[in-house]
Amino acid sequence: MPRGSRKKGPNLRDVSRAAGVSVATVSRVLNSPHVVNKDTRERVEAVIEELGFVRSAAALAINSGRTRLLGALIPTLESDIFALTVSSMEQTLVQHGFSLIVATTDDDPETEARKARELVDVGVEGFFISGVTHSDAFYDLLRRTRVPALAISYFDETYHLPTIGYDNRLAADIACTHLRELGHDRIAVIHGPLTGNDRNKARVDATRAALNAQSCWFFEEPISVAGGVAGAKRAMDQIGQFDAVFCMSDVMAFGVLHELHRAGLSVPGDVSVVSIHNLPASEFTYPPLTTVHLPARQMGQRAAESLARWVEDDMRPTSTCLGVHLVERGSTGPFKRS
Amino acid sequence: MPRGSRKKGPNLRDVSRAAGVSVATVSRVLNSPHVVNKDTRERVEAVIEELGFVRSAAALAINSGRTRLLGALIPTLESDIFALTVSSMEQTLVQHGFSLIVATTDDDPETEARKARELVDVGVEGFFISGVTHSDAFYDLLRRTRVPALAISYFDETYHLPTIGYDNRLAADIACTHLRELGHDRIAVIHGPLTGNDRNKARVDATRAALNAQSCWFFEEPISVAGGVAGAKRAMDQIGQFDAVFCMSDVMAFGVLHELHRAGLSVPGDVSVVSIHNLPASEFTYPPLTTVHLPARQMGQRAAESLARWVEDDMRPTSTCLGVHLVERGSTGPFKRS
DNA sequence: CTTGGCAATGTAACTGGTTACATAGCGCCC
DNA sequence: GGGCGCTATGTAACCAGTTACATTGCCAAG
Repeated sequence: MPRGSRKKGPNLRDVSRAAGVSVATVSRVLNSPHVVNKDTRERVEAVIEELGFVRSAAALAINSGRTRLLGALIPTLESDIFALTVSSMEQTLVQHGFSLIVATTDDDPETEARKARELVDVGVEGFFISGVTHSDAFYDLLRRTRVPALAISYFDETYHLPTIGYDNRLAADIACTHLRELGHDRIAVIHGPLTGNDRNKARVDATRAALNAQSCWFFEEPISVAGGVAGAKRAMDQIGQFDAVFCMSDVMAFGVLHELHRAGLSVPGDVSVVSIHNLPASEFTYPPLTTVHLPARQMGQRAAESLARWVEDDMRPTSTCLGVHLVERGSTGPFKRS
Repeated sequence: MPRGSRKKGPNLRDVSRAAGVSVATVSRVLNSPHVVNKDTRERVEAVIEELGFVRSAAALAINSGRTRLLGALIPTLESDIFALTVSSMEQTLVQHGFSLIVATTDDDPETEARKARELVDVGVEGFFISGVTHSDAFYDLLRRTRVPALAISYFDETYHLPTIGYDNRLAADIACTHLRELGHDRIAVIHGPLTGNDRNKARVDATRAALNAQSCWFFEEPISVAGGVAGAKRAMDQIGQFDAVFCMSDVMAFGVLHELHRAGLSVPGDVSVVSIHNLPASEFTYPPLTTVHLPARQMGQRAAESLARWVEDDMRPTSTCLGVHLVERGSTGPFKRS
């Protein structure tokens, strides 16, 4: 039934008929104009223009076996972290002639598998995925379809897929060391959900290892400004006094700063705040946020280049670990409770 | 030459051969399993599983004339405003069986036209575009290809494409009225680039109309926290004293708040700050930001539904104007300079 | 015993391009 | 004047599916 029902434009044969040439000639005008006689070419071009002919993407794809489509399976776009990464991916990919389909998974492996399937169905030639924790259904899909997949935000050279990311444990460790060096001991740790999010889990694990278990408290909240507010509230309620707050994400730190101010605590006078990410906005909080810089843009760019080369030249990338480093600003200071 | 060079999986004929049936039967197993005999069906399904057969998206598309792909041409993803909109678009579109390709234009009409062309080449069935200012090349593309395009972030029922957005002039007017009602007169207006961005232009025009020209000053800066900082610096340098700052975007307001604090000015004691957008983070600035709420999520959802229906059932949507309203928080207060 | 209906399957023509190969026409040289 | 090479173009097979139509076999009704 769908046959013919859809309004469709002119096709190659229509053009060839109208121009009085064969389909091959029209095709040549489109693909290698120099081999066709100038007069013929101009006539064909005129007909193309007149009829408003546009090549069918599907027909192109069926012949070349290429769609030039890549898919990004990311937890969310509503967090600057991923928006930044996706943005630089997209900008890098255009340069390689690829387009990017974004699909959000909400950190749910089932949703990821389902959307991955849909992306395969529309013809993506490769995936970006977040982290190294995925469902069997998803791995199964990769195995069957042999579509390349590149994991980002996490570095693990033992993983069976290439990873391009940073050492999340190290990032957390740097923050903890910074707090310890300043003399802080009683520390509230505010982190995002651990289920399905291996980045958070790695950070929390490293934090547990780095800090004195007797004097640190963990609070799980959504990764959002509101989550940071809630975490800070709970910390103030449940711990008596604390020297510092360690947030697993700048976004949460924004909320923490807000809530500490609201409670009349000064930062870093009463409480130091350290975080992970170094978002563009973190330079301009009040006070400016001390945070461990994760190179989100650089990661997006590297990942894009690697995946582009992988699907293009069949060159499987090797895992890369990008550097992270502490950016000291105004939100942390030496311990000074009398 | 590309012929055969690309590693490709088994196709329909391979499956039919291995299962000892015709291609039609295999196709039926995939599309209308109930019409094929149970034994045959199970045998074919087993072969499909064993060979790891996956339907070619391109072949599917060439037959149906559908790709189920839509494209979003947005200025940037690095701003929460668009990240929020795109996010809700994507989530709504999955429900309608569409995938979303994002392409950033950096508010440059040439880039937009170029990327639009690329999107057509990969086969999108419809576009989301931002605002109503676009290049001739882009309009030409729409005319030739007859691909539906829906403009967002801007409402204008006289525009030749359907628009789903809000009244940007009204939003600015609401903010100005609020400041005037509080008794503020000397006002610094900090806005984003006007070239190629009709949303900003509409807001600035409305502001010029609403405020006393003798006592308001306009500063153009990039739409970013850093842009807000720079704008506030220039305002303090160039105007002597001012009662209030009106930012065209919450993102810039974040920077303004930061810079005012740094300069030792209290908000709203010395200066009131009002803005447009109402981002999730704006509830938790210090002080919480008074801002005109723009329904970004709702817009993304409505736009997605409208465009989906348009390409699906050929029902061209009518333009919709979504409501905006002032959210009064702590960053504005009555004029009280002695 | 024939005809009709139905279920299950096959054949081949389509979708809209690309391209290997064939062909035609022309000029040049021996 | 026949053979060669060149350019310009056409013919038809191909990509990987879908599907209209044809075919087959079986059972039941007339």
